[in-house]
Amino acid sequence: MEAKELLKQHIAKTVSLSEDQFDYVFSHFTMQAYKKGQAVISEGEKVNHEYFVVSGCLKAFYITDEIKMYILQFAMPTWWTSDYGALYNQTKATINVDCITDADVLRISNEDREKLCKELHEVEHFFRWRTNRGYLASQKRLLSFMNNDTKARYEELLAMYPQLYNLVPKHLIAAYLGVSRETLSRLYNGHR
Amino acid sequence: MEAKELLKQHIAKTVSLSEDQFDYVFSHFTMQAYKKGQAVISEGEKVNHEYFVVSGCLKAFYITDEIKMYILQFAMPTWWTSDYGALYNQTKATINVDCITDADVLRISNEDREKLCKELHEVEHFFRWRTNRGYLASQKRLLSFMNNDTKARYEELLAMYPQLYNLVPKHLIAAYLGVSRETLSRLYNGHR
DNA sequence: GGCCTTACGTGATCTACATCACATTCGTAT
DNA sequence: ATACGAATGTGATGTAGATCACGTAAGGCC
Repeated sequence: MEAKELLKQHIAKTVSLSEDQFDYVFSHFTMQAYKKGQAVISEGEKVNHEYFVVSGCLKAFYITDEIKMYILQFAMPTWWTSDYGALYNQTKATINVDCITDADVLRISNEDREKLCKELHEVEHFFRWRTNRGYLASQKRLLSFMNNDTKARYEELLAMYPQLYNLVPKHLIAAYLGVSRETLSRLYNGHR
Repeated sequence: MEAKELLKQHIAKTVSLSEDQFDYVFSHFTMQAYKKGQAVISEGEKVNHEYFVVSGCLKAFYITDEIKMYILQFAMPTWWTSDYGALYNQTKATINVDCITDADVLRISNEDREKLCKELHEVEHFFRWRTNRGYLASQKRLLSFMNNDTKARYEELLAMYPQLYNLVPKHLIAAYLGVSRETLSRLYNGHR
């Protein structure tokens, strides 16, 4: 499916826009193609856009002490990603985003999103609900973190996104779960 | 400060409403007084409202196996709370909310919120930003969970909300941090 | 092809925290 | 004031997972 149609159907799940309205909205997006490994947002940079994933897989992650990496989000097609803290507060990025595979994304600037939200009530509604769902997912993950041990979280993740098992290297899954790659390795190889 | 004024100023931080508009919005809220220990939302119940805290302190928490409690949020004045998963998806509550101290809250029904969001673009804008901030806070807490050890999270929490130290029993702070009360006790008594 | 970086497996050891057990202190109701 | 449940302190012990150390396998790239 082409990018425009994908975004259209994605938005249509939450709000109804006329053909003209959607075309107008879409005119504020820019298509970008990235290569595997390429950075989308790097720590310390200014963040001006958020990204709608059309194809491929991205990761949003945080680096501590130049050593440990924690993955906040794997972004798959129809997911949105950015460093939202930096984007909304107009501060430098503290989160990195890069591409696990080659990827096509549609990007929109912060100003354009806010402009569209102001101009079209439906667009503001759409973004409210999108954030809602993100908030709920984040809260659910937080609970899972407190509640479950690593094995349970690992199985939960794979049950939710089976594609990940073949798509992303295991050490990235470990970084998402918040455990060392060694622990994850032992886990699904049945040791201990 | 009276409840109406508190809500007014809270909303005014994000959007400008005329006097009449705010009065109209406010007419959809109902004042509720709760006693210390009283339940606001109980697991398994239908959830119809969200709550704006005027005074006192509430907690939103999750119970596992009838044994372990994890606190998702302490809700202080000008904070909003509910079981948002149940509220938005119209399912039974999985989260409990109750009062740590006597508390006054303003509640609004899910339907009224959605109605106001539809009628007044500014109100939708307000709720989008409120959720935004909640999402960012949740993400930050998630990172802190993966990143920091218990001691660092404890100090982070107290730095952010010093009132909690005297207001809330320690075992609830432990339940927020996701550690046992024993570990927390040893922590700030300098053992180990 | 061969090279070299990245991914992955697995043992040994160490550590933060959970859990159990019990003592003590505090709050609140009668 | 007394009493009883809730909150807290603290020891002993067990365990999940981190860390270090090393080896093997698998992709990119010249």
